[in-house]
Amino acid sequence: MMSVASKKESPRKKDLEGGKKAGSSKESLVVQTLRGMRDILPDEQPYWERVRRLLSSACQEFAFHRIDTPIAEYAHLFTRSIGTGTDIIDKEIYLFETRGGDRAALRPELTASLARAYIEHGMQVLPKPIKLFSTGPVYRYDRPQEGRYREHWQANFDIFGEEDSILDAQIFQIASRILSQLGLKDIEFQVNSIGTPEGRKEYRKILVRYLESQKHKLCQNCKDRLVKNPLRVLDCKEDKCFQVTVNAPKSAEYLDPESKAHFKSLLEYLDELAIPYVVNPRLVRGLDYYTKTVFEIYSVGTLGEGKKASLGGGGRYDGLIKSLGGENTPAIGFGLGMDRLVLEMIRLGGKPYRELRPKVFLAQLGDLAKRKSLRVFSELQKNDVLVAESFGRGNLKSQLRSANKANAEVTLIIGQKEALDGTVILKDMVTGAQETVRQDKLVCALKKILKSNAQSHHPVKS
RNA sequence: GCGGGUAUCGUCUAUCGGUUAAGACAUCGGUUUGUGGUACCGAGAAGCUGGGUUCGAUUCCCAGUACUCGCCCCA
Repeated sequence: MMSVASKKESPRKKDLEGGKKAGSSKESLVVQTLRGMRDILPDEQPYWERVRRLLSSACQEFAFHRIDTPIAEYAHLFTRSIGTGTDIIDKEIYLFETRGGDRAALRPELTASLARAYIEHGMQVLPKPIKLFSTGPVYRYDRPQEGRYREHWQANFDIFGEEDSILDAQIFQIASRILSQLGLKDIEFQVNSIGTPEGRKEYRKILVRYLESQKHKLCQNCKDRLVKNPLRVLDCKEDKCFQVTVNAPKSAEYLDPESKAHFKSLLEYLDELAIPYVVNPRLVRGLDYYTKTVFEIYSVGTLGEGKKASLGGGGRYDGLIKSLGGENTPAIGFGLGMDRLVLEMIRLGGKPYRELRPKVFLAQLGDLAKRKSLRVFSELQKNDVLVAESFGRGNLKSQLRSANKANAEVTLIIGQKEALDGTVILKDMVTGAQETVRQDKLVCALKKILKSNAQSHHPVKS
């Protein structure tokens, strides 16, 4: 008994900590994000802010209207639009049942929700084309990796009600504009046309016939795909599948005349816009609703040799609205992965968005001054002076330290004496000089100093 | 979903089959009571979780988990 106890106690500290640990380790399970999900911390926010601002200005430049839709929808919205047999639906979608028994899903992308909203709110009566911009988190139960999260942010630009290929070109233009403004120089657009569903049926038959004849050479995955979604075999990166598909009939050659003309004119528009593109006849994309134009966007050369960072993609989906019960409405759109934009931007040394930092620090000393300083603070705010403080601290020294760390140009000091006199000390943090002014003259005096600072020794700190 | 690597204070790193688990940066406090940047002193702060081997494990083994890389897929 004793020995057991002493044995347990022998690593005293450990046992104590063990106990503490048990408690805190239980907590540590709680204090952890879900797999594949993450916090976007303050340090990273300036980069996100830059991206958000660029997106929102593109939204204005191209006359898009912002729309926000819920992150959860009825599950069948996605199964019907994206299609069963796709990876997104078959293995990546977050499904759950509500307390009321509805089958719901976290959105794995934005387009389906936009189409739903378009129909639900009768947007077909609006003047065409209808341009919608949306951004928000989407969810895919995938294996996490850098630049790939189970919760990630997408930004979507979608145009409804116009089938002319010039709208396709405009979509490319938007993407290109955003990316170049972000400083991502080496962008590659891969384009393909997969035609209409009717035309594709034909092609699909021909492709399946070909693939069946080569079936023994395909990977297991592709053997399954051959039945479920044969077009995606074209996309397979397995070498042996590539050997087969390189000689496979190409979708572009089986396009109906209209799709062919549409594709041709799109490429002409892209030339006109001087947007560099690569026609990739194997490009199919993993969502069923696409028709005609499909494309993907890559940033070249920041990863190793021959590696490209995928930033987004999209395409035309002329049949989607109708298939969901709306009027026959052609549409095209694309999504950008914001997490990847940020990542790529940081990799390329892009500049973050900088918030204005306060140049004034307010320090107080003593109970009376503490109370007064609250008033001074709001007085300054009303006069558009950004001011930092650390009200929680008592002594002047540590407040001045904070002021220094905050790179303040001027520190205002209110002590017992000043609080009684109704004055404030202005201390120039560069020269160290101070002057005392009456509180009602403070704003004026302060602005004068800041102004002269800005003119003379304006590179205050590097 | 498959395969590889990694796991120590907030961060970066050290050490060790028995230790007060060390340091740097950061944080907070102090160096005579109302004055910052430098300097000095001090404080708090860690072995992912669960099993096994062992007299004893943070260290060795296994599993889980997370991160990471490659694949699948995508954004």
